[in-house]
Amino acid sequence: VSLILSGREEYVRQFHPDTVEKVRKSADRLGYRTNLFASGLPSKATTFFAVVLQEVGNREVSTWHHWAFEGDLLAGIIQAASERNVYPIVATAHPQADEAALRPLESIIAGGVFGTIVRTPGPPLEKYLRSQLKRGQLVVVVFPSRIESWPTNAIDVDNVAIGRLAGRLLAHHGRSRWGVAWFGKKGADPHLLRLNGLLESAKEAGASVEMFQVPLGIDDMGIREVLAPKLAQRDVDGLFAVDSISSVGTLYACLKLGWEPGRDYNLVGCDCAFWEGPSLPKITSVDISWHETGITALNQLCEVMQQGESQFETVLVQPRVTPAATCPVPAELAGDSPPSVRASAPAPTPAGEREVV
Amino acid sequence: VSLILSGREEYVRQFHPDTVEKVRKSADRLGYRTNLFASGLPSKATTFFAVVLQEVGNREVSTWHHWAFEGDLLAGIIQAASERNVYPIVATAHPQADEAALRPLESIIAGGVFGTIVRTPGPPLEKYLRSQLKRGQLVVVVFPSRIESWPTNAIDVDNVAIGRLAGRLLAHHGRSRWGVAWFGKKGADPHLLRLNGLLESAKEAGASVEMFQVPLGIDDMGIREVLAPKLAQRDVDGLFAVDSISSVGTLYACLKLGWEPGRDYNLVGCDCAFWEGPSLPKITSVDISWHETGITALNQLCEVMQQGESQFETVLVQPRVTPAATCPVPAELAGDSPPSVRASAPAPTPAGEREVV
DNA sequence: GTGAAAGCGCTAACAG
DNA sequence: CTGTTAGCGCTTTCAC
Repeated sequence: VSLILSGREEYVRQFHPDTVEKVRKSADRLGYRTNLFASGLPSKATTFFAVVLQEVGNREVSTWHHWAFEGDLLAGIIQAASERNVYPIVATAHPQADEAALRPLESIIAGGVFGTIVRTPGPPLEKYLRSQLKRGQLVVVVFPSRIESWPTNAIDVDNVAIGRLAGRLLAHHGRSRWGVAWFGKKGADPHLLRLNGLLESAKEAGASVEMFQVPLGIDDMGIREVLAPKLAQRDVDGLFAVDSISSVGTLYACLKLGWEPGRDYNLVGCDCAFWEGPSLPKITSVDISWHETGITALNQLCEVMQQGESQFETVLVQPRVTPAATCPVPAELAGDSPPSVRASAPAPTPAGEREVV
Repeated sequence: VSLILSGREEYVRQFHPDTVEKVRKSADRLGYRTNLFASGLPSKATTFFAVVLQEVGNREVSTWHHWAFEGDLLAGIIQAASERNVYPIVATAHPQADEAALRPLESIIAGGVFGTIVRTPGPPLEKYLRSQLKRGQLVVVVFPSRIESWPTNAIDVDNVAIGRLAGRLLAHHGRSRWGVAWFGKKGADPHLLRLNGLLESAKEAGASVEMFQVPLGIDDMGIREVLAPKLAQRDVDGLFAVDSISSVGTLYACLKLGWEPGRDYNLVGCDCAFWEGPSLPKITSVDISWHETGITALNQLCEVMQQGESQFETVLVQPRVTPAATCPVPAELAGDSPPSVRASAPAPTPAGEREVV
């Protein structure tokens, strides 16, 4: 019965068709389903993996936005997982969770799953993950807080490519005097990488780049107030912003000055593809695709597992551009590129994938 | 070893303290963790349950909003689950998924979990769930599309209470001529229930209720255009809206007329606690707490499981009011909604999209 | 073609 | 106090 219901041709072939028929009939007459937990035991586990998402306080506005992204990541993971017949056990961890609070997590990470996908672990969890890695446990870190410390086993966005792409968009519109709202040297690492990307394509395009200092921790309206007077005095025609808040703030500043997008300037922002204000132009945005990141993480996890490894070279996911009013996007730079243009492409799927039962 | 590591006092007591010590020491020296999948086998499964979330197309704005809610529900489930030491296996199902597409889902629902939480199943999935229920499988339906058909085993929001609460808020401000943007008889069922709740408290407060017809499927700006002229002709001082779009649309209409909230009118909306427009007043909103719904669903699941039952009477979760500018909320009405309502406005987070990775 | 049996890692009951 | 053992539901190998 086991062999027949496994569905694998090599086995089923060995039985008399009548027997096969009979077994299958009664199986679904009885509503039989194989117990996934038991089935993983004999052969080593390959069915369940763990996903650790980031937990944030409840009942705040930020919670709400938070899940919009986190959920998109999870959706990507789930989608890819369903294609491979593996199932996620989902948990959350607070970034500041201490060792004690991590105990339940450890139960599941080391409790029989074939691997774990973790989104931006805090330091204690990161430490635990490394110890597991050393034990040969399979771990994939998504968006580690310090990418330098994860040369292997991580998935991150290609921040340099974000800035580079933004620059190319501005260049395409003939903009040559670029400006960036900048949080100063204390700006987070990814911001710096994005800026570097922009500088790269500025050089390529022969454009100048001017940085407009704005205070850290300010909101979009605040940025407007700080930025508008600075912009008014300078002669810039292309604008870039390294994150969603400064993207919106920069747009507000331009609106305040009465500048018209497309005519007076072009603006490319980051991570604000879904932002919209009533009767305001939408912002052309270069974004991380959390969904695609999820897919990549899961695929990486499964492939490494199938090869019996527990390490893989860190993968950078390419950004996507969402065209909008502030900077029209030519077809050749449009967001369809990602799958083909990857920094370090994951190995093409090996032939003997995995029999889908 | 098994007995000692189980940690149960009744067992551990029986061993010599030295032995206990020795066993524990070597266990964590070896980094031993019990295999959760194997441990569930002997005694019947009580560790893993399934969660089926609603799947929507990728890469749309709606996806983004979608996960904000879906994720909040999941977060509630996970939070409650971690307190009970049970773990969710998360899957998604498209509302229109047909029988074939449901096959993988069935593997997990009937594959050894102790129960399943499903959010708004489509008809084919609903049919399958009923068959499982009949088999004694534990199923909890969250937000069923037709609550009448789930007298047992469902968790839903108390829509009547939403309208009632909104009415009391208007009454508290001495408003007596109420108006509602109404999508007509074709308005979805929950809308009708909310309206009934409002009518209930209108009777209580001796207020009149006028319905302003707006076309179905219109957006917030559209509602403004339709509603403003109607409002201009009528003498209403209290406004209610049954969903987020009409809440925002109603606010826009009032703004267009130059009405000032608190002086000329009060507005209570629904499901728009997190909405904000630049320099616009925020809307006092009566909301479903998805997070709390998640907690309730999980608790219900576990309690029914522990009692060895597979049925329970459908639970209605009480709404929460989020106070804002359009209708200040008195303490006694804030406390009205169970269990512990935060009568404080949600933090004015700097439109914080997400923390920088 | 088909039946039997040895585990997978664990729990829980049962002898001592 | 400690050791042994019979399963849990399944996979997979090995006889016949």
